[in-house]
Order: sequence, then structure tokens, then C-alpha cells
Amino acid sequence: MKPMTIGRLSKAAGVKVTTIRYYESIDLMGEPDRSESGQRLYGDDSVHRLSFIRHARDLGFPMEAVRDLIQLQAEPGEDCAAVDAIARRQLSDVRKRLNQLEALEAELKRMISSCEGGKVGTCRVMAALNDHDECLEQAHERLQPM
Amino acid sequence: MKPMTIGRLSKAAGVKVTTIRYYESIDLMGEPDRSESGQRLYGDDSVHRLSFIRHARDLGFPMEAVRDLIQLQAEPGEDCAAVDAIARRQLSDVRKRLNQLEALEAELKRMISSCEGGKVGTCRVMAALNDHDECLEQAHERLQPM
DNA sequence: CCTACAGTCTACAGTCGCTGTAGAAGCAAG
DNA sequence: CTTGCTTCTACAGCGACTGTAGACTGTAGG
Repeated sequence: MKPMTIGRLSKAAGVKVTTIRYYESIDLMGEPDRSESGQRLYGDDSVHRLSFIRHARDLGFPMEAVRDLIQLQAEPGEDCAAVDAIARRQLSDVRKRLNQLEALEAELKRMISSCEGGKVGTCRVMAALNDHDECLEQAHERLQPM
Repeated sequence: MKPMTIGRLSKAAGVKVTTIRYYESIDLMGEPDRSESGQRLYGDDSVHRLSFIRHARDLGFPMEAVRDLIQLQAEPGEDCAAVDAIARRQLSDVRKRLNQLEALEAELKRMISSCEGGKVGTCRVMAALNDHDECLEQAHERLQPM
């Protein structure tokens, strides 16, 4: 039950040292105790919490959602409908991105397969890029980053 | 054949005014002529070029690839294998992201469907987020943004 | 002509989610 | 004691824009 330094926590949770400090700075992780010389000291609960954050981030949850999930986790007596809602929203986000990416894949595939080699001037891929009317509707909405 | 201001170009190509200036600043668009009072004046070729950029960006091509494509477009006599290669790389990138997203979708779906309501303390979604061993391999590689 | 108001100009700060840097101090092993 | 890793703070940088401030320009209506 002895406390660990930030480096150990980093390894234990699979989150970089700098990232841990960053999370602290944005109040995602609380301020830890300090040693006499000022080094951060964490308990096992920090590993847990950090793993939770990392897992949620790996699943693509936006920072804001992670914040909400942590909030909820602190109140185990609450109804979990809120948790469910966050997860569902994330799922629908993921599906939206999937649809966009599938549309992209289709168009790229079409572009590439229509090209029969030759010169850039007559290249069908180039033509497809130039001719933006050929483009799918979905591609027109900007893709949002992860 | 009369030149247009940046606002008109913006509408014609569907790219924001600020973004056009940004593209100029990173040398993706050349410096346009100026009116006596210093306003940028563009010809129709700029609409074309900007649409090309936008279309490529919409398809998720990274900036560097767009730069290369523009370069290639300027030399229509070159073999289009290079164009093809860029497009293929992009396609494989898109597919990689698709795979990651599909894995995410699966895990989110599983999490959500395992939840039968109740309190946060016993919520399966929360449990899944806590228990990072349940997590898929793929999710562990950080998802790269679009 | 005057007045509104939209468009344009430059330059720079802010966004997100970190990552990298610099320079100093702490710590553990040999 | 020295070496070499870790940790500390504070701040700059990334990409691809977006937003802001403050000044100027262009145009349409009255």
C-alpha cells in the first residue's frame, strides 16, 4: 500500500508521465500528495482511475464524456441511465464516422479502379479529384476527427 | 473572365475565406494578384484549384498528399503511377481506420447491450470501462485522427 | 453626398489533446 | 562520488484551421 511515483503510475496505467501531469492540469485527475522533495505520490486508486480514463479514451469517448463518466462513477447509487446515454451517444458517433469512412472507401476504390495507367493528364483518379460533382454527398460534410 | 474577390472565390469553391488565406500562408495556394487597394483578386483557375484541394481533403487525403497531388497535376505528362500510389495509400489508411472503428463499434455495442439498467455501482458499462482486460487488442493502439 | 453595412485587410491568439523542450533538482546503483 | 535515470516547473509546438480586434474598402439605398 505504499505510494508510487509518477513514473510507476505511468507504467502501471499505460499512460505517459506527461499525459498524467496534463490530466492533472485540466482537473481530470486530482492533485496527488507530494513527497518532501515535491514529487507526486500516488496510491492504487490512481492506477484504477487512470486506466479508466485511458480505456474510455481508447474507445474514442471525447474528453467531456470522460469527465462525465468519472463524475458518475463517484456516485454509484445513481441510476445508470446516464452512463448508458453517454455510451449510446458514443456508439452513434462511431457509426456516423463509420458511414463516412465507408463512403470514402467506396469513392477511393472507384477512383482507383477506374484508372488504367497512363499519364497524369488523362488519369482518372486526377479527373475524379477535379470533378467534384462525381463526389458523394456524405463526403461533403467535413469528417470530424477522432 | 473578370477576377473575383476572396469572398466570391470562397463561395464558388466552398472553402471559407479564412481557410483560403491559410492555404496561401502555407503555400498551398499561390499568391494572387491584388487590387489597387490591396484586395486579393482571383481567376477561375483558383476556383478549380481550391475545389481540387477541398475534394482531396474531403476524401481525407493528408495535407502532404494534397501538396504532392497538386505538384503532379502541374505535370500532366508524367506517368500517373504516382497518383495511383497516393490514392492507394489513402485507401489503405481509410481501411485501417475502418477496422479500428468497427472494433470500437463492437465493443461499445457489447457494453451497452450487457447493461440491464440499475445503479451506476453495478452498471456493466462502467464495469467494462473499468476492466480494461476485457478490451480488444485493436483499441489499445491509439486511434489516429482523420 | 451621406450613411449603413457587408466585405476585406493584417496580425495574432485560441482550439484539442497532448508532446517536446530547457534547465534544475532528486534519487538509486555501482 | 559519480553516473545516469526520473522528476520537477514552465512554456512552446503540433495540425489544420477558426476566431478576434481594429482598420480599411466597396457598394447600395436614401
